[in-house]
Amino acid sequence: MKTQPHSLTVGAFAAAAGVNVETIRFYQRKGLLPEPGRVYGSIRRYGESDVARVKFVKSAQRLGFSLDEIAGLLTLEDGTHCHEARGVAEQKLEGVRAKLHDLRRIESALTRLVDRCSASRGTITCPLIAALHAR
Amino acid sequence: MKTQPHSLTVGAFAAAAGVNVETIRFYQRKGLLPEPGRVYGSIRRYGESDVARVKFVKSAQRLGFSLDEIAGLLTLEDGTHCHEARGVAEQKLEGVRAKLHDLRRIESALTRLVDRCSASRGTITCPLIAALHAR
DNA sequence: CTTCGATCCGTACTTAAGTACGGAGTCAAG
DNA sequence: CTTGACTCCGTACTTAAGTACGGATCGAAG
Repeated sequence: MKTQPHSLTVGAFAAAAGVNVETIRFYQRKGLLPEPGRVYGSIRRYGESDVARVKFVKSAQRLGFSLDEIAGLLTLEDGTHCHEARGVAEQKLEGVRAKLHDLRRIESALTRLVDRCSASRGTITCPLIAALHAR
Repeated sequence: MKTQPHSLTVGAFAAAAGVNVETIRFYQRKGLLPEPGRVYGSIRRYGESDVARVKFVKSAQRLGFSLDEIAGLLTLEDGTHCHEARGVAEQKLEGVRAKLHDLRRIESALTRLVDRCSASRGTITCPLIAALHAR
C-alpha cells in the first residue's frame, strides 16, 4: 500500500500528473480541479483521483478538446444532474465520432503514404488532403 | 464546370474554406499555404486545391495537431523527399494511433454514460476518467 | 476616368493555456 | 527554535493562433 487517500503535496502531485505546479493552481482557478481542503494544516493535500483527473484533462487536450469542453465532460461525470447530462453527452458523442472518423482517415492516409513511399517512385498524390477532402 | 484552376480571390477563397481572410494571410506567413503568383495583375488568385489544403489544416487542428505539426504533415505529402518522409510518417502514425485509442475509450465511456443515465439511478462512477485511467 | 468595394501590407490587439516571479507563510530536520 | 525547502497567492509575462485596423492600391462598373 502506498496510496493514502490524500497524501500528496502540490509538488508531488504535479510531478505524479506530469505537469507544472503552476498548472495545478491554474486548473483550480478554472474549476477543473476541486480545491482540496487542507487536511493537516494550511497546506493542500491531493490524492490519486486528482492525479487521474489531471491526466484525463491532458489526454483530452491532446485530442483537441479545449479546457472549457473538458470542464463540460467532467461535470457530466461529476454529476448528480444525470438527466440533463444525458443530452450533453449525446452531443459530445457526435463530436467524438466525427473526430474518430477523421483520425481514421488520416491513419489510413499515412499508412498508404508509408507503403507507397517504400514501394513506388513517381506520382504521390497527397493522400492526406485527399483523405479529408473526400467526404 | 465551375472550377477554373485559379479563379478565386482571397475573399472568395476564405469564404469557401470557411475561414477569415486574415487567417489566409497568416497561414501564408507561416508557410502552410504557398504564396500564389498573381496571375492577372497584382492580386492573388486561388484554386480548389488551396481550399482543400485549408480545410485539411482545420480538420487536423480539431484533432489536436498544432500548426507546426500540420506543416510537417503537409510537407510529407508535398514531397519529393519521399525517403526521409517515410520515417516521419511512421512516427506520426504512432501518435495518430495513440489518439485513436484514447478517442475510442472516450467514445465508449460516453456511450456507457448515456446508457447508464437512461437506465440506472444511483452510483455513476466516472466512466470517462476511468477510461483513460485504465491503461 | 471616376468611384467604391476588395485587396494588400504592416502593425497592433485578443484569447486560451500556461509559466514565471517574488514576497510571505509553513513545516520537518537538525 | 532556527533554517532551508516547499507552499501560497497575486500579478505579470509568454506562446500559439488568430483578429482587427487603417492607409495605400487595384480593378470592375458606371
